[in-house]
Amino acid sequence: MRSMPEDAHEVYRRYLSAVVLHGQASAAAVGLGATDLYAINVLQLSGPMTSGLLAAHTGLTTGATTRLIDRLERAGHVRRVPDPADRRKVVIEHVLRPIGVDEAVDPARRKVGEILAGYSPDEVATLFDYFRRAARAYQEATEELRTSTGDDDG
Amino acid sequence: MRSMPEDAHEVYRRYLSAVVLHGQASAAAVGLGATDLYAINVLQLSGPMTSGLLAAHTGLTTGATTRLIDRLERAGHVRRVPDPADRRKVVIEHVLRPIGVDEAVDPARRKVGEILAGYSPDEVATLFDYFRRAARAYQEATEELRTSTGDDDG
DNA sequence: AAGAGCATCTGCGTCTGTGCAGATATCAAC
DNA sequence: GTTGATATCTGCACAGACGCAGATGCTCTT
Repeated sequence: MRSMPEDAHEVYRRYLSAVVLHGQASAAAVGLGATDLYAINVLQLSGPMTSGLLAAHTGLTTGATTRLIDRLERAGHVRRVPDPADRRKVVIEHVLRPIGVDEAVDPARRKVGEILAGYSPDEVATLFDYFRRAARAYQEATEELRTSTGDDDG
Repeated sequence: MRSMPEDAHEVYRRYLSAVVLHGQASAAAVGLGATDLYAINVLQLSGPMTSGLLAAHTGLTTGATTRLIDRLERAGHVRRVPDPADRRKVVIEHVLRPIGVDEAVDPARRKVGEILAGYSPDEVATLFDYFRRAARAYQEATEELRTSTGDDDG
C-alpha cells in the first residue's frame, strides 16, 4: 500500500478508462454494439458455450440471445456448432480472426508490445503475473455484478 | 520479447476481455448504455469539455450529443456548467461519485487492491509505470481508430 | 412407440438511441 | 445597434435490440 504512488487511484482510473474506451472504440469500428461486444468477451473468456448458457451469462432471454448470435454469426465473429451429444443444443464458438477486428486492435497491440519490450525480463514477468491475477479478479467481480443485478433488478 | 511467457498473447487477450467485460457489466449494472459509458470514459480521460467537443470525440451529431448529455445528467453522471467566457457553450463535467457506480466498481477495486498489495514496492512501481504508459498508448490507439473510422465510414 | 420435458428459433410489439433539420441564444465585427 | 456566424437545444421519424409467447425439433422415460 505505502509503496503505491500518490496518485495511484487516478492513474489506475485513467488506465481503466483508456482500456475500456479502446475496447468500445474497436468494437464500434467493426460495427459491434454493446451487447455484441459483451458476448464476444464472454466467449473469449469462458470459451464455447451453448445458446442457453450464453443467455444466462449475458442476462438476456433465449429469444434475444438467438438474435444476438444471428448478428454475431452474420458478422463472422462466432460460429454455430451443433452439439453432437445433444442435437437440441447449439454451441457458440468464438471465431478468432473475424473481418477487421485484428486490424482494428492492431495499433494498440503494437503500442503495448513496444511498451512491454522496454521492460526487463523480471519486470515483464511481474506484469504478466499481474495480468493473470487481474483477469481472474475482474472475471470474479463481473460475476458478482451480474449476480447482484440479475437477481432482484431488471 | 523473448522474456515473455509462451502464452503471452492469450494471457493478455483474456486480461483485456476481462477488463472490458467488467467495464460493461458495471455500466449495465447502473443502467448505462454503450455510448453513455463511452462518453463517461472520454470525460474521465480528457477532462471537462464542451458539448460540441464531446460530440466530436464520440462521433455523434450535436443533437444526439445533447440527448446523451441529458441522459447522463439525469442519471447524475455528469453536470452541465455554463462557460462564463462564452455563454453559448456548455462545459460537461464528469461527476466523480454518481449514484451507485462506485459501489458497482468496488468489488473489482478491492480485488485489484489486494493483488497489488502482494507485490514488492519495486514491482508496484513497475506496474504503475506500465499503467501510465499503457493508458497513453490506448488513448492514442483509440484516437487513431476514431480517425480512421470517422473519416470515411459512418 | 407415445408422451413429457428441454433447447433453440420465430412473429410481433415496444422502447431506446440516433440522425436530420430547424429554432433559440450568444458572440464577433462593423 | 445590426448582421452574420457559432453552439446548443428541440421535433420528428427511423432503425436496432429486446421481451414475450408460441412453434419446432430433439431427448428421455415409460
